Amino acid sequence: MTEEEYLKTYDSSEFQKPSVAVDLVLFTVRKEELQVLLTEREQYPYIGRPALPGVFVRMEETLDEAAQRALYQKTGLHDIYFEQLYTWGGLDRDPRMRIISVSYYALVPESQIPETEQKKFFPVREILQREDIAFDHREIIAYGRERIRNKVSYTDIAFSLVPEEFTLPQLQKIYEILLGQKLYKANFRKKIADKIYQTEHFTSGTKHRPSRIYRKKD
Amino acid sequence: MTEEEYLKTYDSSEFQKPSVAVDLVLFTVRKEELQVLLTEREQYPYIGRPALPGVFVRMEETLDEAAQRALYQKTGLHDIYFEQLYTWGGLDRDPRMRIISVSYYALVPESQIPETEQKKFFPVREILQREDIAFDHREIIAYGRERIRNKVSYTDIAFSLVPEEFTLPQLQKIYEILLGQKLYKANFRKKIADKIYQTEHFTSGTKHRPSRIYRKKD
DNA sequence: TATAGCAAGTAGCAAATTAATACTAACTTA
DNA sequence: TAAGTTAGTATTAATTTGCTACTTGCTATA
Repeated sequence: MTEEEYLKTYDSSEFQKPSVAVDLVLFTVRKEELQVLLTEREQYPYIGRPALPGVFVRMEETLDEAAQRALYQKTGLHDIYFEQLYTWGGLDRDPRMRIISVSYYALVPESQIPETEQKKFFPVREILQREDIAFDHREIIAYGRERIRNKVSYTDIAFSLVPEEFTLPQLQKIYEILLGQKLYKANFRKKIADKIYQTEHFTSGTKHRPSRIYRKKD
Repeated sequence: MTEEEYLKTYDSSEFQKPSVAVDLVLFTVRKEELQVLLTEREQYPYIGRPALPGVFVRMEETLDEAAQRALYQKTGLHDIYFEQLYTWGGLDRDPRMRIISVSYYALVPESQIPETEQKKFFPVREILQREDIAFDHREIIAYGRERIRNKVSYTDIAFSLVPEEFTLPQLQKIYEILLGQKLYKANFRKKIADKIYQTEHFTSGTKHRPSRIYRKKD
C-alpha cells in the first residue's frame, strides 16, 4: 500500500486536520467607488484591526450555506448575488492554527447597506494601500476585485450592484467603475439594449433632463 | 488577556473538523478531443470506479503544494500549468466522512503523457455521459472544462497544451477543441501573431506542404 | 517529369462591432 | 428667455471578425 493509499483509508479522527472557514467579500459601489465591508476584529489575533467577515464551517452545513450564514449574520442580508472566489491555504495565515479559508464574494446595491460602528464599507483602493488589514484579507480583496473586473465583461453581474429599477447613466457608471475605464454612452446602450426593458417612469427632481427608468429582463 | 495568553488557552481540537483533500483534473488534448486522467479506485468507497487523482492535505503543506504533490505522485510530472479550480463542500460527497475537496486543474501537452494500467486518459465527452464515476468527480470535470472554455479566449492557456515547438495548424486545433468550434485560419493567425515567433524549422515527412514551426514569446 | 491531391499559408473583401464625435432633448435656475 | 447641465440619439471612422478564394510546397503516381 502506498502512502497515498494509506492516507485515504485512515480513521480521520486520529489525524490532525486544518480548520475550515469561510470569508466573505461583500462589494458595493458607493461614492463612485468600489467598496468592501470590513468588520473590526474583537479577538486575538489582529484585535481591533479591520477584517473580512467570516465564520467557521460547521459539520452540518455546506460551504455555500456557511457563506450565506456569514452574510446573514453580519449584514442581515439575504438573496443577493454571491459566488465562491478562491480558497486560501497558506501555512501561516492565522497564528492560532492552520486555517483554510474558502472565500466568497457578494454584490449588493448601495441602497441596501446596513452599516454599524463595527461594520463599515471602505474603498478597495484605500484598503489596498493600508498595512493594518488582518490576515491575508487584503490579498483576498484584491483577488476579488480582479475576478469582478473579468466577469463584468462576459456576464451580467453589474446588475447586482444596482437596484431593480435603474437608469442607464447609473448602470453605465457601475460598469465604468468595475472596469476602471470610461465607456461611450451610445455604444454602451446598444450593447445592453437586449438585457433591459424600459418602464414608463422617469427620474425627477434633477436639475437637468430626467432619465428613463429601466429594469433587467427575466 | 494578552495575545500570548490567548494563544495558549486556545484549543483548536475541541471542534470537529472536516477533512480537506485536493483533487486534480489533469487535462490534455488527444485524438482531437479534450481528455482527463482518471485513476481506478482501489479502496472503498467506489472501489474499482474511475476517479480523479487526489490526496489529503497535510498540515505542513499549502494547498498548491498538495496539488503539486498529487500531480507528481500520480504522473511524475513537474512544472506544468496548474491552477485552483473550485472548492467542493457538499455534505455527502464521501460516505466515510465530511471531506472538503479543493480541486485544481492542470494542462499538459499530449507528448508528455505517462499512462499506466491504473491511470488512463478518457475523453471528457465520454466521461460526462457515464454513470460510474466516483464521488462528484463528473461534476468537477464538467466545471473544469467550462473554466477552460472561458479562459481560452482571454488568456494563453491553450499554449500549455502544446509542446514548446509547435505548428500553427496544431495550435489552432487546440483552440478549436477547447472552444468547441471551428476557427478561420487567416483570422486565427492574425490574432496570435504577436504571441509567437517563427523558427527556421519546418515539419517534414508530411504528404503535403510542410508547416513552419513556432515558439511562444517570453 | 508532368500532374493530381492535399494541407499550409496568404490576400482581400464583406459584415459586424467598437471607437469617437457631434448633435438634439428636457429639465432647472437666473 | 437664455444658460447650464445631463439624457439620449445620429452618424461616421476605425477595427475586428466572418468568409471565400487563391497561391505554395510537398508527395504520390501516371
